Amino acid sequence: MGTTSKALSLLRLFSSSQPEIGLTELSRQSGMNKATVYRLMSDLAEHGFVEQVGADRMYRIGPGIMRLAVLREATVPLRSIAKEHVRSLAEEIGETTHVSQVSSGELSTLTYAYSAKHGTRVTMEDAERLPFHATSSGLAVLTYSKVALVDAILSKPLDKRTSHTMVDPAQIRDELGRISARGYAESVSGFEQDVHSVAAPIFAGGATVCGALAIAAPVGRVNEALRSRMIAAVQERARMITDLMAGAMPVSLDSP
Amino acid sequence: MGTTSKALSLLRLFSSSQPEIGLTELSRQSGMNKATVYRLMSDLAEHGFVEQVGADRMYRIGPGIMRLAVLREATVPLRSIAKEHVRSLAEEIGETTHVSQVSSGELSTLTYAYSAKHGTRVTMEDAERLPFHATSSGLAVLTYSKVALVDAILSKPLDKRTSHTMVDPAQIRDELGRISARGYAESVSGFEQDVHSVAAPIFAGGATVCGALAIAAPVGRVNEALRSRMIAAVQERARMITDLMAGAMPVSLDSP
DNA sequence: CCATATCGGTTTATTATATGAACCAATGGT
DNA sequence: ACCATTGGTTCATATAATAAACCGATATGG
Repeated sequence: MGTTSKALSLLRLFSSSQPEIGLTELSRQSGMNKATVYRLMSDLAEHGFVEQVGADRMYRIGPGIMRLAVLREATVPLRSIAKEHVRSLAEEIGETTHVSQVSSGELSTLTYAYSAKHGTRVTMEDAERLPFHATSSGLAVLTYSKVALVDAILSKPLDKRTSHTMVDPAQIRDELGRISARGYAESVSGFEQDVHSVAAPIFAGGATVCGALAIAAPVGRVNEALRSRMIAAVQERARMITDLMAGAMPVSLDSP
Repeated sequence: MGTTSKALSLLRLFSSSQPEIGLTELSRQSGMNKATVYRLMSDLAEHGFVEQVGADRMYRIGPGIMRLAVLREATVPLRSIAKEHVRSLAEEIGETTHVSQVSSGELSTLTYAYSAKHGTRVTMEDAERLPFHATSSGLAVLTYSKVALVDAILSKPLDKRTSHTMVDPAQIRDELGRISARGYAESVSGFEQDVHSVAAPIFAGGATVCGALAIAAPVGRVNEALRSRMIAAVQERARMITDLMAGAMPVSLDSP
């Protein structure tokens, strides 16, 4: 692996549940030599991609990222567009909503919103990585992804998160076909127990899928009435977001 | 220079005025060999830090940045805090406002807001780099920066943006002293002709300066009444943002 | 319509750079 | 007082980065 890739892969270790990591821990988790990690992190810190904080010199994502993020949003404003829709959709449906984004063969939460309607709700984390096979968002994205990505995902062993998680590649491929036919993905307790979610793909220029919009509700609350409202709303909103992203829907979805 | 630094420095070439750059152009502007740039950009693309778009294969900032940005904001929510204050402050004063952030010895715009009150206004760009010596934000930040940064900035030749731009290091150091004494920085036509701006520093944990809040108005509109309102408001708001960032103001500013 | 320039991308011998075991100094817990 | 662990450093060795030349494709222009 190239040196640059090694440096960048270190950034992947940071997550919502692990926002600050020490040198030794980075070395352990990456499998790289401590001296190597030290030098790579120093390079990243020099450019503001990470910063060291506190007396224990822990690393965390640095301010330099924000300049690039602002720049990215100025050209591809997926997050800012998503934020508005996610908020109003959560209000409209009364359940948790989120938009995730695909990048480098990974899907991660971009923004989410809660509804104040109920005391219980599905909770989310920032920048959480979503498994393709176990979430409605993942399945929605996978359905419209290049075969190379689908094959790559399905060839690796799939984590059985709950007793309901689909882990059989053939079964998942069948499901992708059904999703393609009806235009939305659905997952009941596939990722978290007692969470029922529906998702629809979001496209960017050239009909390439760039993420998904999803609504997630506690299983017990999803009766047939709510379920149809969720399905209709998630598809409508995803299409609106796609339009705003100046992307084209694949023909299969253009005529309902 | 290390390979990683070379790769990361390529990202610095992207800006609001140049959001997409081709391979040859990257090679030209960075001074690196085309083959080298190609490999580095491929590494960056593999991790979603850049992506290639269109038939001409131009590079632009990629989606992978957003995951890290969301993560950064989850721990250091400067931008989201700034956005609200920048918006309400613009409304309150009736002029353009912005918050900039310092990273790796550079200052860049993080967010800004316009006011609808007047037909003419100071306009801003996303992720624009602000020179320390020629902007009120830059001077405000420099005043509370480590001497190493001040020396580094002032030892390089300073660009004379307008006829009013201060370029004499000694004169600027004097100005920094005055800013420190009164708590805000001011620039009249130092960056853009006919722009009058005032700025106050924003601090993050440990009394380290992390950016600045500024108000910018057309020179002709800034009478003494507006000027005092701008100065009072920018200081008050900057302190509010600092408080929300859980940072401590330096003692010199704590007692008004 | 041919000649030329420029583009993104690739190859390969050469060279410079990254690597990692061992080693410090400092801190903290037992 | 001791051992374990931390962040950070050193330097001989080995590996990975580099750059010139090259390729095919796509304009550009006389």
